Amino acid sequence: MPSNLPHDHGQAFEHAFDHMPAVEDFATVSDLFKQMGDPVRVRIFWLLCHCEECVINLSAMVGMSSPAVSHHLKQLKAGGLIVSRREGKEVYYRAADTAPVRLLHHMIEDLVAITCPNYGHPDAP
Amino acid sequence: MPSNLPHDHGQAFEHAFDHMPAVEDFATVSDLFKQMGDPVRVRIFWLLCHCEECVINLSAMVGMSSPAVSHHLKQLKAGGLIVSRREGKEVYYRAADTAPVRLLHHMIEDLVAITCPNYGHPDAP
DNA sequence: GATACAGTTAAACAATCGCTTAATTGTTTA
DNA sequence: TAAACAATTAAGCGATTGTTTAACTGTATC
Repeated sequence: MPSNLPHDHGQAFEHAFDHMPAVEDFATVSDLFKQMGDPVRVRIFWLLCHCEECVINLSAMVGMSSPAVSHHLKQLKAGGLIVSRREGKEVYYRAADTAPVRLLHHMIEDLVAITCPNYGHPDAP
Repeated sequence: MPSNLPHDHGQAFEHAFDHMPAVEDFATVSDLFKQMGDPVRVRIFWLLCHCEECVINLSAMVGMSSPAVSHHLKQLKAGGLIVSRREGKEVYYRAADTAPVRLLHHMIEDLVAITCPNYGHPDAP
């Protein structure tokens, strides 16, 4: 593979590409990341990793209309990140119990801790 | 916080929100995820985590025009995920040496391994 | 059954995104 | 200095995205 590149600077680079994922694999991964690429959606997802809630309460928590929240929930559900359960008039959502969900959740917590130095010390000067 | 929600189902949910990140923190995180939300950009990023390359070679690797690749590189650089270095006519890009970059890279590898069962066994039936 | 409440869907719209082509900047070599 | 090559930028475009308002299901209660 490296030989048919336009430029051949003597970069040792062949062995890295032995385990290069396929284009479709990257597409699958980027679809997951895309879900977390919206600031509202990542907040909803985080909330649903920590509790099970109905649409009205979620709307209040993120400060948005229920159609807007419902729209985000639909996407998260289509992506397999959350599940829902109807109880009476209300529909309760929560994070799905899957490996990608756990990974994304953990990733969010780590990224917050790394990129937001004031996290955990809100009263810093 | 939980008490002023529209609905109060007896969900024990207060303690989870003691360490809920701020809205701006989620925005920072979603900006990072957004970078990985494009299938081409995540491929370029992965490549630059494994080798240093010039724009022309990157273009050949992902099968796109150099303006298109340059556009993606600009975004990744603005987000602090990659750095560049000029050497003669060529500009070499590589992943930045930062905690978020390492985290994202590791995350990509993990997600590929989890969501793409054929990964590592390309010759499966 | 009628009403009220919870949630979803639809239509419309502005905003953003990613790519293409074309022009421009920067660097090297003839 | 001129020509060739690498890379970036700009303008234009089609497509996608996120939100709003309004209409529409679904469930429980009166």
